[in-house]
Amino acid sequence: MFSPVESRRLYRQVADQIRLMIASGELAVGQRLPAERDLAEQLSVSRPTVREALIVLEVEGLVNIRMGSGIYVVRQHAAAVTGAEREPVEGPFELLQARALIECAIAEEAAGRAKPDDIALLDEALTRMGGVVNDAIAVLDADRAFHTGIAAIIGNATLIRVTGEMFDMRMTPYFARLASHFEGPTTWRRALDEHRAIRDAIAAGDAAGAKAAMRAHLTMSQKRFSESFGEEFSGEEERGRNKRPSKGTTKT
Amino acid sequence: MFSPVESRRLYRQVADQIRLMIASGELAVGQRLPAERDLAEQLSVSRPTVREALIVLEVEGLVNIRMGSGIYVVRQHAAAVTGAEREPVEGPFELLQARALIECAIAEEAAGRAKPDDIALLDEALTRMGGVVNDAIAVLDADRAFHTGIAAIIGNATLIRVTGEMFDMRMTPYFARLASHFEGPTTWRRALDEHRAIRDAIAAGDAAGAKAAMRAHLTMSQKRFSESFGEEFSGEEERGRNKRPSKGTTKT
DNA sequence: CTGGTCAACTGGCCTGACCAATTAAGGTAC
DNA sequence: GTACCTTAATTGGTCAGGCCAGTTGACCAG
Repeated sequence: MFSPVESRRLYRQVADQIRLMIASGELAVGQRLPAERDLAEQLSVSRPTVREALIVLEVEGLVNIRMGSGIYVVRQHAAAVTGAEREPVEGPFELLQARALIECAIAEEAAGRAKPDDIALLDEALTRMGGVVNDAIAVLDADRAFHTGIAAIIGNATLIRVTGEMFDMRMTPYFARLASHFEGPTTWRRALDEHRAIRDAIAAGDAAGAKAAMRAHLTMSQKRFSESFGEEFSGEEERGRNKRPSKGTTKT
Repeated sequence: MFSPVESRRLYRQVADQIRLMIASGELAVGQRLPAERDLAEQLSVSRPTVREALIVLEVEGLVNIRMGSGIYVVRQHAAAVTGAEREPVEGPFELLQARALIECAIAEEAAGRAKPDDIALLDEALTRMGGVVNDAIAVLDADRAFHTGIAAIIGNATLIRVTGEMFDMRMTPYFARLASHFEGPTTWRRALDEHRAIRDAIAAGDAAGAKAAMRAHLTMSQKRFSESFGEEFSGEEERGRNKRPSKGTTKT
């Protein structure tokens, strides 16, 4: 609560600055950036630092680095404020609401297309999940496999990716710490039952039923979430700052 | 077709290798990686290369770098195969199919919630779009604003972000080159008409109509896309490799 | 047992250098 | 004059070695 201190690493500051110049249009899309050596001089930092900043921007998809040629602006929308940078992200409830909307539509569509092989894949995830409700990490993995498995029925890689990405957002430090309070064998078993209902509706080709079951599942998930520690949200301010990660605390 | 050669940049190969070790569980979540100097020695590369690879993984959110302490595995799912790395990504048709599914659901939901202010925002995007159909960049921006604007009606930041991200995927070099073949004032005007239909349905609170209009829009978009150069897909093999970008070709 | 000091790591950053890919200018053969 | 080849300048990719600053845990004084 005292001093933010923060002292961001230099290459991140450089990345931020260049990103800003791109966003403001000062560096137009398609334009070539100054050479690394020039950038280093203009910014008064060393070339390795500039390189590291540019790699950040490249991973974010903002620039395209071409050996021997130069560095080009690809697009200006930050779009994917990716990875670690996405810490100040939407809250858990917002995420669950979004998942409800999207995954319901996916479940609805999947119900009309599911083939025996697809159902077998879902079943595999379900049995696996049932066997590891006591393993916090493994059960999450099975949970994820089930949700992406439904998207896989449609056979669209983008849908699989988006579903997985939204699921993984619960892995952020902030979310993870909250989750540890209410996730346990009991709640996982309840979630598993809801999964089974979804699976059955899809297997039966019942689109409306699958949609409803998915909605019920995510609504219940949200409810479990809020009931267990709704009060924590009032005193929450320092979000994902998990200092002193208290390593040995697995399960108590 | 000859030699893959590939010659991927070294730091990417290193990043891939470490990512693999994380995905396979060889490096468990929470575990500390060897020091940069040790990694460099084990991998027979220099420390700057290792650093660049680690920065990639940090931006992707897989590891957490803590100064003076070490590098820790945060999660194992690649999740966001972000930015430039997503080049070998889903194809345009797959993307449009995913957008249809998701944005239809969003439009449907938005129709039931839209307030006058929201409609005004959409109208702003529409008029702006109408005024810049000749500016390839500006019109894209207005297009984007319309689609994210619909998501904004629901008031869920995650939905806005996901919608924007999927839209931005057309900015990848591969997609952009294809798009330049068929995007023009004429097609943009048609897209604008379809936008208006969506806007009207939402403004009228017609959920089913909004869903249908959105589906029609994205289906037409897909059709425009395939008709203009469907044949290109047969001879397409080298995807986003855009050699010789033919800089001056804007509009012809 | 508490508190402070100190030394050993570890990441952050820098200098300077060389290699490889790209690109364009210039030269040569036709 | 044109087409092709050669060549040199430019630019990113990688390396080596070094110093600084933050972190951590062991050790020691109180």
